Amino acid sequence: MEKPRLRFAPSPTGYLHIGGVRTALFNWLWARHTGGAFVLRIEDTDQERSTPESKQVILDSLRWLGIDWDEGPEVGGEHGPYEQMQRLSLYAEWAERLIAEKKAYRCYCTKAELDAQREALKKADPKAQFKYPGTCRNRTDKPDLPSVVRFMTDTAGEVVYVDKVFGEVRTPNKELQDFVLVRGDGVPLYNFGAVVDDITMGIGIVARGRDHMINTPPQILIYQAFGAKVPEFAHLPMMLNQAGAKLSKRDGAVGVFEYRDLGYTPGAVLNYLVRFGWSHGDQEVFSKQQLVDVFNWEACGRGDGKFDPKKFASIQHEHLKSKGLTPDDEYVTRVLPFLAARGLANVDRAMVERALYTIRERATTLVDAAEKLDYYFRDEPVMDEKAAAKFLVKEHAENLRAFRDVSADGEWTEAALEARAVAFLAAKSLEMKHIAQPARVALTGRTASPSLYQVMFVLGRDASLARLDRAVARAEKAG
RNA sequence: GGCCCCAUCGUCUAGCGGUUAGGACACCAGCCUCUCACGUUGGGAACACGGGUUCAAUUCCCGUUGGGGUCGCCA
Repeated sequence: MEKPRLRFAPSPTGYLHIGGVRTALFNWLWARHTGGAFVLRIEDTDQERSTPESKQVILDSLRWLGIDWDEGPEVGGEHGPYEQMQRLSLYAEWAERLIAEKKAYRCYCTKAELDAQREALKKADPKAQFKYPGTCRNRTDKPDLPSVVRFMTDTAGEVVYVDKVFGEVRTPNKELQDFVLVRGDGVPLYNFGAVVDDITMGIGIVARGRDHMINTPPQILIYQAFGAKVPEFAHLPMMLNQAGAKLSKRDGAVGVFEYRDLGYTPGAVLNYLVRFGWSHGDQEVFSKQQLVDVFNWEACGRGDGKFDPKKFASIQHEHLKSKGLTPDDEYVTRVLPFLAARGLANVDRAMVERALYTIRERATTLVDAAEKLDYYFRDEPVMDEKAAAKFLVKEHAENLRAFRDVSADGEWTEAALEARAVAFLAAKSLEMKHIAQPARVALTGRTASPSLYQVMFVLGRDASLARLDRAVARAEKAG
């Protein structure tokens, strides 16, 4: 079987939306699964909205996610250029071919005229559908006026294709019209540019959001007009917000980098997004490599899905919990910037790595992780005064001092610390709960933390004893 | 409104004619426990409705309802 070539073709009109990531991901997964190629193409023909900054954000977002492209901007390839505004002459040439073969024609109707016709029809019959009436279809003159190129759509027949996700889709040609291929200024419209590029770039499978389904029939007509092989199409169900509408900025974070800044990791983002419209039995958690291994179109569903931040967070939690999904080294690298954001720059990498196992099961995001790592990296923990007022008080001072002394008296390992504490408690007929919270507040400045022995071990003897000493002093002074 | 698509717990989903309709998130209760988590046990929670087809429909067909998409010289 021929290795399939797939593509992701975003328009650089803003940040990379997570819906776009899902589309990119499915294409990328299939390319990697099959050993095919993944092409990135920038569709910048909307000159009003496209910006170089957006293009850069999209490239950076994909790189952050680990979705790499075999051909495209900044990596090149034999089918380039990969930005549509650099391919204008190609579109002009291909459009002329269609005109010469009477499969397309120049239309001199102005936008104003068309708008007026649309308005008039709407007034006469609000329910009617405006379609270009074919005014310029048979014009033979060539006035020196601005013109667009329109496709000459045969009103007979129907377009049929078998979607890899939705199955057979049929559209009668009479539902279509003489749509515009190329603007007056020579810049192609989406349907034309995409098809010409997909043909010349050898794209064999086009996977995109279901909102593009409406474009497929006219695109197939263009393929046929060129005598080109029609690719396979796979439309993906929509990702909606919790209200069931299209996901937008109003629904909270939708840009990839917003999630990066929220402390999400690429693997978790991809894991959450892949479950929109795709499943693998009961499995919820996947590594990127597993996804590449098991992804297929057959397991794609058709129903739209609603974005669930809670589930997303839980997937992120799973990824941070598992060393297999987020190895220590990667975890440290990723959490460092978040520690820096808390004023903890230049912390010891090895120390972070040592502390990791104490928070693995507790941290949901990297922001969360940095927060939970905080007290390991300060001379004195940031004290929760409410907690201090409750636990660092006279009534606990004696036990706290005793706990400090017994801890100090021997080997500084988790097991040894625990053994001495247990023996001490037994001798005093005390229970751990009598000293745990004061000690916790002393060591961490807060009422919730990993096991005291773990904290003390990671902190080390000197820092731990210093904190306990200070707490004892404070407790004795307090009421 | 025309055209297109969709329809299993609140959410993501498994199911591909015969199941006590499964899992995950979220929620509730218990256990574990030095706190927080983790883990674990259990619980509530779904086949939109109506017709067919069939010995048998969540599953196949049709309709209804509901939802979504799209109707540009945007992509």
